[in-house]
Amino acid sequence: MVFLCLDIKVENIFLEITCTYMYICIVKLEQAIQSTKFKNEMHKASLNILYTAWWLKTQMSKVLKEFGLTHEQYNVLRILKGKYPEQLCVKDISCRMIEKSSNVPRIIDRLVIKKLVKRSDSPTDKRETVTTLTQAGLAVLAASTESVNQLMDEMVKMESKEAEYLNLLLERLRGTEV
Amino acid sequence: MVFLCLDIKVENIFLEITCTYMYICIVKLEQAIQSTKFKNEMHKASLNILYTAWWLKTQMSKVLKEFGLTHEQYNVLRILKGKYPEQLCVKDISCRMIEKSSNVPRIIDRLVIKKLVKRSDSPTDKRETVTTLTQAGLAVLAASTESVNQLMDEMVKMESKEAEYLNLLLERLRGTEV
DNA sequence: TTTAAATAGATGTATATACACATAAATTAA
DNA sequence: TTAATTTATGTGTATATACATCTATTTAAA
Repeated sequence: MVFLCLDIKVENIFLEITCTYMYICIVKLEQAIQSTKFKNEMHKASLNILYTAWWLKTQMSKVLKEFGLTHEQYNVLRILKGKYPEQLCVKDISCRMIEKSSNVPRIIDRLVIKKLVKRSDSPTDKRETVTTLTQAGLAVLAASTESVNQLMDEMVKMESKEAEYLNLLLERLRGTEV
Repeated sequence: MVFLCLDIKVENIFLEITCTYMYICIVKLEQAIQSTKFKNEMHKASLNILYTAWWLKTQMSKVLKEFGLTHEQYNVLRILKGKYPEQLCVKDISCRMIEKSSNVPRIIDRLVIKKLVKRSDSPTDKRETVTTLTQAGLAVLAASTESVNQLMDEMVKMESKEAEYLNLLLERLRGTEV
């Protein structure tokens, strides 16, 4: 496990960030939302997370648009790929969505129209409909994923250990989540 | 400035997080989106940011709903408060929104109907409309902000220095933003 | 000055979010 | 077994996102 050495590595990574870089970075959220007054660091961090999420989505959507996909449609395709060739019911997809309140039946509707997924009645439970990727869906997903990954590599310059610590802090922030 | 001592403090904060806590935290995103396979830590961090942003919005929206406000309407009210009693045009509000693609004219429409803001033609530029908070708007904003702040204090258990480092990492992630 | 270009913002459309509610089927309880 | 409850999903509505387009103004250029 990484527990014992991670603190040291995080510290090292931190030390690699120069003062100049930190200063440039620190003003960035302020520029983005034209605000300098934050109640405290936690309040600022909340706004920073919301803004960064919007920024990530926007960047990704630009790439996905070339494939005629929305961010949410892409998410559904990814989830189906994760279990392919298994057929998933709406509930199984919903609980894996990043945004839990997504209206999955309607997202599937649009993917069916584009012939990227196939939907049929469940053989085991007549209330359910089950969905799976088509060959076209697999192809579009593969191509779009390659573009998205390429974008991520170009866009996000971050050390693996920094990302690891970022993950840790986000989990900590949601620490009281039920 | 904090540059020289921050590394030490971050390390200290890190060391306070026990192994048990880290383990519990590390599995949380995996539970939330029922996925354990991530391309790398950066990819996981992206999903973690998107999920955390959704989680934050959802929690806040629950509180705001008691005041008949959506998250975006609240954002506009906050922006107007930041310059009150100055009147802001649509563009001035748009550029301060967390989500830049928000359709501000229509959000203002809904706030006007609720009599929380007042909109009038700009005296200097006939293309512009300017908006400012009403007394009702100020009151609703004050009450809802108190509830939101209370929620944040209850919900997010995070040291100020941790939040500071989280902010730093988010800025770093967006480092290549134009 | 007259025209061309740029700007502010209103409006239209497809998709998504958030949530309430309806319906059919499965499960549980009596 | 029958009735009550729960579950899966579809559907409806208000709001928001993302983006295109239109109009009235303003600014800049010829």
